[in-house]
Amino acid sequence: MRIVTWNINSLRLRLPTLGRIVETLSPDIVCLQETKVTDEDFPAAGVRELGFEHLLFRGMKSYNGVAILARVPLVELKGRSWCEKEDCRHLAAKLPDGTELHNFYVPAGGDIPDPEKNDKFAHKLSFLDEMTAWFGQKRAGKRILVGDLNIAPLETDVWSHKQLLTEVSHTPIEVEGLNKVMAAHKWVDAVRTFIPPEEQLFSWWSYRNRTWPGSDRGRRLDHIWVTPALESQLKGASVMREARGWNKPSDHAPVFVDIDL
DNA sequence: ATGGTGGAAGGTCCA
Repeated sequence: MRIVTWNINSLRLRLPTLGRIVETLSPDIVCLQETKVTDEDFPAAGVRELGFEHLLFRGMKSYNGVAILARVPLVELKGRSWCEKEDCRHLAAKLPDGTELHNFYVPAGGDIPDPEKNDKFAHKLSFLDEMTAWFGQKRAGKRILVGDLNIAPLETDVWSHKQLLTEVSHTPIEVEGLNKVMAAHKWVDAVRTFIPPEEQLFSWWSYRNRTWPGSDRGRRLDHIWVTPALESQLKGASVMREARGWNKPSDHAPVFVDIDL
């Protein structure tokens, strides 16, 4: 089973690009973030034409929005609100073998890394705390968590650890928050089991100047985690870096794992 | 230190 996660930054605009990715990677499941489309306007027919018969989506106007596209049947799991908002940042499904799949879009957090001065940063930290509490009370089992978590936890997950220590996405308080989420449910960073932590790895490059492709000023914001029960089933993982160089790209590249389910 | 670009909008807000 190949599972892709991708922040598509508008599904309607980039449906053809999604098709190109599907053609190249032949995924069984695609988890999208920032679909930026209401459920009413979700382009279900176009997505089905790409081979995904089973669709879950939860969107709103202009912002956020998540979707799970699958060739295999999905059973939607009961969602919940996060930080007392209904802002379409999470979807969960049960896969045919019983594995739970969670797709997250964690708040980006604005520009100022201080929860006292920046409500968006406070929201991001609270969201992480709620993830820690929620997964912390779940029993161990077969689970996969994917998504745009908007945090690059390792020094090698950013182009310059030193220069990004005060930049939202790589500050110590966010990294600590993300590490607590991981510890609460013994999550394993699936991608880093194949691409060693000593090696730089990015999944996002800003649209703004001089980050792509020349200076490679990227960050790894998109993640795939599995519970220990699934770790031995992992077969491979990669970032589809070339998609960032295509015409009209998302600022995120797709990330994927191969796993025996 | 600042501003750079892109998407959904059709104001600006958000990333």
